[in-house]
Amino acid sequence: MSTGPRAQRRDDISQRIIEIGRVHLTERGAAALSLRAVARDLGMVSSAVYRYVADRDALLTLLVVDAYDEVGDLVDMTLVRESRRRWDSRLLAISQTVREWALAEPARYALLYGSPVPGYAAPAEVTVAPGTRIVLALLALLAEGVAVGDVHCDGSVPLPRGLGKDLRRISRELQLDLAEAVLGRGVLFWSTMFGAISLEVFGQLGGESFTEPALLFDHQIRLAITTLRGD
Amino acid sequence: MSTGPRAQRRDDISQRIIEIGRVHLTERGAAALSLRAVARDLGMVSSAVYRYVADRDALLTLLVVDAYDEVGDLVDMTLVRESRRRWDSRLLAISQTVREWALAEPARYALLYGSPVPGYAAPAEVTVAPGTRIVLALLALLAEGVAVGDVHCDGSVPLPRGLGKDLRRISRELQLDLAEAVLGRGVLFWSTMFGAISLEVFGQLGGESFTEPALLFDHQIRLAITTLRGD
DNA sequence: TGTACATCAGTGAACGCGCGTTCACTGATGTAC
DNA sequence: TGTACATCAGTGAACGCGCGTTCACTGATGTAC
Repeated sequence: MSTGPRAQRRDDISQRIIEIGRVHLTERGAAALSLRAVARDLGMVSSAVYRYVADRDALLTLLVVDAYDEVGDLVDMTLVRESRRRWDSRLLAISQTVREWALAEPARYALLYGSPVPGYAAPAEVTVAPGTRIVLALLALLAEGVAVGDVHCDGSVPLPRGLGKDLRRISRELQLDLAEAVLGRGVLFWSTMFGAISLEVFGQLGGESFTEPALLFDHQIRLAITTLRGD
Repeated sequence: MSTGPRAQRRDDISQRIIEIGRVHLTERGAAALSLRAVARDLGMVSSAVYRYVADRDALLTLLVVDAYDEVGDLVDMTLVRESRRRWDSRLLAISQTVREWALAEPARYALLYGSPVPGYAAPAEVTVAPGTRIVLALLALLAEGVAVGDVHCDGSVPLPRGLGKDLRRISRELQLDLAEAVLGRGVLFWSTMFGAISLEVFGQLGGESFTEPALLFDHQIRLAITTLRGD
């Protein structure tokens, strides 16, 4: 970690590469992301980028992590801002945060939660930690709901044995200490939240049907939170 | 609609183009779909394909419709097969059908419900009808649930005025005659179903966490159906 | 039934484009003594 | 403080690739009389 002027400049340019990559992602999508185009915008010859980035896939990985961290940070900021409110209000608030980010950055949302980029697989070592921030935040709020007695353990729908085992293991691995049924409903909430966002961002809602899509989203989240409580 | 040997051959080749397109979609994804590659597999020179298809976007549109119709047909077959069962069992059954198709054909699922293909917009005239078959099937089952008294009108979560208006209009346009609150829960179910499928197909579930993802999916759908009933 | 003409499918060459990646190189910046 | 050497950023040419689309053309198949 030297920090001389050379290292400084190196960091600057690495940063600019990510920023340019962001723009290209937004304008053309992940499949069209190209090192040559980035080099052009950088004002360098195409081969020069290889001093900063091993290859095209490495750039994609940088952008994946960058995007995960951007939403992750926004969610954390929302949690801080709303820290005095109850768990369910905060759950609605972070859902709105994710949705708003997704609508503002559809291509980057697509990179994270849409179709995988053909021929590219995000390396788990680098990608899992930033990629799980949101679920973990969500499950932490759920645990809080349990703690204050809003969320109940048993549900009307029984868990099949194999699923209960998985849920118990996951709860243990994440050190969450959530009852299986509750964690199951947490996953359901997660599906609903990203389903609602994806349908809207990816255009399945059909342009003019809903004049105020934010209202629809909030309503869905409220209903989902009701289900989350159990009974 | 002549049907001489020339027209026959023409139809055959058009069909083969779609089949080859399907394979390419599966192997490389929509962004990499190319007329030249299709021509190669067809055993023709690249310019020859233009006798059958106006341009690359037209081929994509054919494949979008083809995929929508394939799932749509599978869903219809499921509905016929399960026609003696209650609405909620049939709803679970068609959800499973969609999920299974999505897992078997991830790239085609992605074309329909994943990130939009950059630079391509599916023409509504051709695409809306096949694209709405599944939602319509789902809402028809929901209407049946209302008819038999399983689904109740008012929910615990009040509808904001603007949303209620939209839902009434949509209900009218689709000649569904569903109460706003019920239609709202129908949209929620839709979000959940596609959210659960997308998280699984697009790899967000994280490889080894769930040993039997089908159990997780069924559980989520069952919970979602409970919510759908309303109280 | 036979011939003349029109239609149509497929060819092959060409245009101009962008891509990822490698490699030997220059010249500036840093470092060690 | 000054010099010799090592490191490093960026160059430019090149490799080989694939793409969409146009256009004038040939030769086979169909149609009208």
